[in-house]
Amino acid sequence: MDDANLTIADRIQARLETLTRAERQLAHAILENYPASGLGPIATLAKDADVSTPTVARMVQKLGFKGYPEFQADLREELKAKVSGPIAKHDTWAEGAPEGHMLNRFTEAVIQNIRHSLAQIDTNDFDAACAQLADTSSRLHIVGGRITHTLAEYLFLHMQMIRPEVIHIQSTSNAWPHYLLDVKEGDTFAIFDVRRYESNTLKLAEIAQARGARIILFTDQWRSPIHSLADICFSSRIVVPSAWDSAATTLLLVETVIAAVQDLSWADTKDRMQTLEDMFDQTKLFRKFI
Amino acid sequence: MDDANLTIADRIQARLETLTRAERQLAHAILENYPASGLGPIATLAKDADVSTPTVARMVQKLGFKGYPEFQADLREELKAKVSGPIAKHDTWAEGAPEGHMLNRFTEAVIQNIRHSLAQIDTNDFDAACAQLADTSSRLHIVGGRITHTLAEYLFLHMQMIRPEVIHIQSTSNAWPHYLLDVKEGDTFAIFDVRRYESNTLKLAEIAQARGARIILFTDQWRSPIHSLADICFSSRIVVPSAWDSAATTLLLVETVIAAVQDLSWADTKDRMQTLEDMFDQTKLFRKFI
DNA sequence: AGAGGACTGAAAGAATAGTTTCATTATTCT
DNA sequence: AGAATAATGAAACTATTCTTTCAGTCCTCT
Repeated sequence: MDDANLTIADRIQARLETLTRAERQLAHAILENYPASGLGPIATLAKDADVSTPTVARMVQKLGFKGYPEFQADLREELKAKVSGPIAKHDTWAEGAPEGHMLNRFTEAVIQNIRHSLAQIDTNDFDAACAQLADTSSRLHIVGGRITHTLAEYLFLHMQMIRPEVIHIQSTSNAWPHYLLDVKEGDTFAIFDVRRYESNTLKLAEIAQARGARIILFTDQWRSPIHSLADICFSSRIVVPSAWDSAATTLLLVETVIAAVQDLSWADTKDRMQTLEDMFDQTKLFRKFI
Repeated sequence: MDDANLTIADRIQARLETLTRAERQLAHAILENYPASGLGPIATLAKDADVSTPTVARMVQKLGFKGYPEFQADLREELKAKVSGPIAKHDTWAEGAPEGHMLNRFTEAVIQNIRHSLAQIDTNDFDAACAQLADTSSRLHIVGGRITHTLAEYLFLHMQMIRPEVIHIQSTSNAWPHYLLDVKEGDTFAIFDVRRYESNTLKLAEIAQARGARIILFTDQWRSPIHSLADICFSSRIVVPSAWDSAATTLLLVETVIAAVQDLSWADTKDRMQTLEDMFDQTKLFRKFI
């Protein structure tokens, strides 16, 4: 075999393009738990990948093996070689890249940020915030700033699918005071404000609170001045080896909130989701297939 | 099984004394190339250890397994767990919350997504993509879809600070063909397309490519059909315990790209950044301190 | 030294795994 | 739109792998 020094994973990656749908599914299943999944019986692997056993048999032949057993034998050889080599060192994330590569440094920093941020979250606060966001008896306003408006919009897009009465306010636009005209006692504001705290957003928060709104704040480890106005405050670490801050941890938090709120409101939103799906079908916005 | 959290190696070690001659031989053979040798057929292992197959069959039963296949299954599980790494291990992220709480389940899923996605990135691709994004001799167009346009915009906002000639195209708007009028040979397109791949975005990519643009694609593990048009393709795992997919891993990737491009272009962008700062000062957009 | 008991492996039998065929379904090309 | 082609999985078939039996061997103890 001429490509003897390539790992099977490499060979699969290289051919990924030329594979068919079922084969690609299979390839992903193999790489997902590499190499463990390839070392089990053919039927198990097929089931994991949700393809038939012949598909597996055919693909390993495509990869240049005489049959599945030979494929496994190669996999075991690889494993043998790997274990005797420098093991344990899993502190690099992108395995091909050197330790000092941006990919590894950045990812490491984000993981640390997640660690620290999550460790400090009060579960009761989290649950309370989700309950409040799920409460359809009051309206929900979502506010972001210059950079954070992308996060705000992400939350908005999802909350809009989950519940009615969701309003996205762009604090970056001069028109934001218009939106505050109709704020009622008990309305909820989800506000994003991180470093380079914006005067506009603070003003907006002050007015909203004065009008009786309850504020859920997403901010950074140093906390936006808005935190003194907020009912509930989530702070994420955002420092990474970059000229800018990272929104990854905050996004993680936002996505978790979305998932939790969705769980809370499932009974009410099932129909809502179905209606949305129907509309998508009618607009042919998406390709029919995964 | 009560010794469920002991590795098989541990269990063999513990019993080493009580084993018979042939079994000890076998034990050493297993531990010699652990776990690879135990994952092959029983006959191979027997031959390696220079014992008979019944000896192997008997010993695995002594170790508490119903048969050799069950022993192998356990070995594979162990391998799986090992590969997913020490950080992943039984760690709860939000310490106050129970293990089954959404905060922990979600975070765990995202960390796994990051791990798997990063492991598959080709560093050369990454570096090449960054170089291309930093190349100011051609224009940069950034395109997102229904949900991903938040990611696209995030990239846009930062690239706009780093370099000139950055254009944000909303594929969700009907006006996108207007933007393609001026595309020139060699322009770069950064396109986001994840599950529920959008027909609009695909069309846009096809036209862009036909006009000579080079495409950098950010997609999910199943890859948007655009990947066949793309020069470079980054795929992230996006599955989380939620009704929706996670953008966190993709955002991490985008932020890393931003950091790397910033590093590449620092000489050119220093002035640009200063100008931006001055403008911020003049607009009094931000509160003065940190 | 010799009997009892445990250990071991050859070989047959049972079970499981892997391969191939073929009809069905999806996709591509005209 | 329809024909041609490719992809896919059910099922039958084949091969391999695992288990068990049983007879021979090695050790231990009297």
